[in-house]
Amino acid sequence: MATLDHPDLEDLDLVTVLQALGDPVRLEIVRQIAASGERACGTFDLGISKATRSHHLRLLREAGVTRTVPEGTRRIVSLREEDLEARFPGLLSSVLAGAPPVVSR
Amino acid sequence: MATLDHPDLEDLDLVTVLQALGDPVRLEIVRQIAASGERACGTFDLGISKATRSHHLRLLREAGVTRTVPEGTRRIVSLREEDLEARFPGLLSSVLAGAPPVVSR
DNA sequence: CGTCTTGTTCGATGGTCATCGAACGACGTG
DNA sequence: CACGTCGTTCGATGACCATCGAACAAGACG
Repeated sequence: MATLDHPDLEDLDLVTVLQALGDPVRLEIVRQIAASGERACGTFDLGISKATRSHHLRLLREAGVTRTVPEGTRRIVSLREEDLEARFPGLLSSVLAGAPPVVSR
Repeated sequence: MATLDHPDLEDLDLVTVLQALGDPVRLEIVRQIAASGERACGTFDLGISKATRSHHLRLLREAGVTRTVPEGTRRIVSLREEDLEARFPGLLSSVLAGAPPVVSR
């Protein structure tokens, strides 16, 4: 079972992280993960297509914001909270505090 | 002397702020302002043209990250530190802590 | 194996963004 | 007023981004 590529902690780049978070869809993904600890790809309530969801999840993983682990046919996504806190203390918590839940569609 | 438009504190939007900060040029602008408190437009050391500088400064102002005040022929730019702290506590300070100064060109 | 489920990638599309030179506008000064 | 300084806007350009349907890939199961 292959693992997916994730950047090392010291390779996390602030601009890349901010770019990844500076999108309403990706911010909502991060919020929904934070609310439940981890999520399978198919459990996000986003109102976008599977292809677009894959696109955004890949950007979050490549920016180092999330960790994705294959589990059978599913992919489990979690936040790299400790890595992000170590690298940019306070960033993730202040972003999550500032991101209100999206009103249900 | 006309003042420039700035969004009200309660209109500051997290995604817009993150998008504004998620660019190496704009992040460097914010860092240089933070280092000196305020700056005139012409005093930034950025390595880009005047037109591009105006473009980026307008985005930062419209996102509510900076305040721009005309002073004669010059425009003085400062960070809306208190507004940003009130609206997104800890965001600006963690971004500034995570943004190393750009190596001199 | 064949089928189903989950998720990714491809390629296309339309829109957005960062860049700049040239031209313009506002202010200050003599 | 004319000129100089500072900064903005216009329009063009090339690159990038978000979107999706269709096709594909991997794992699980019978």
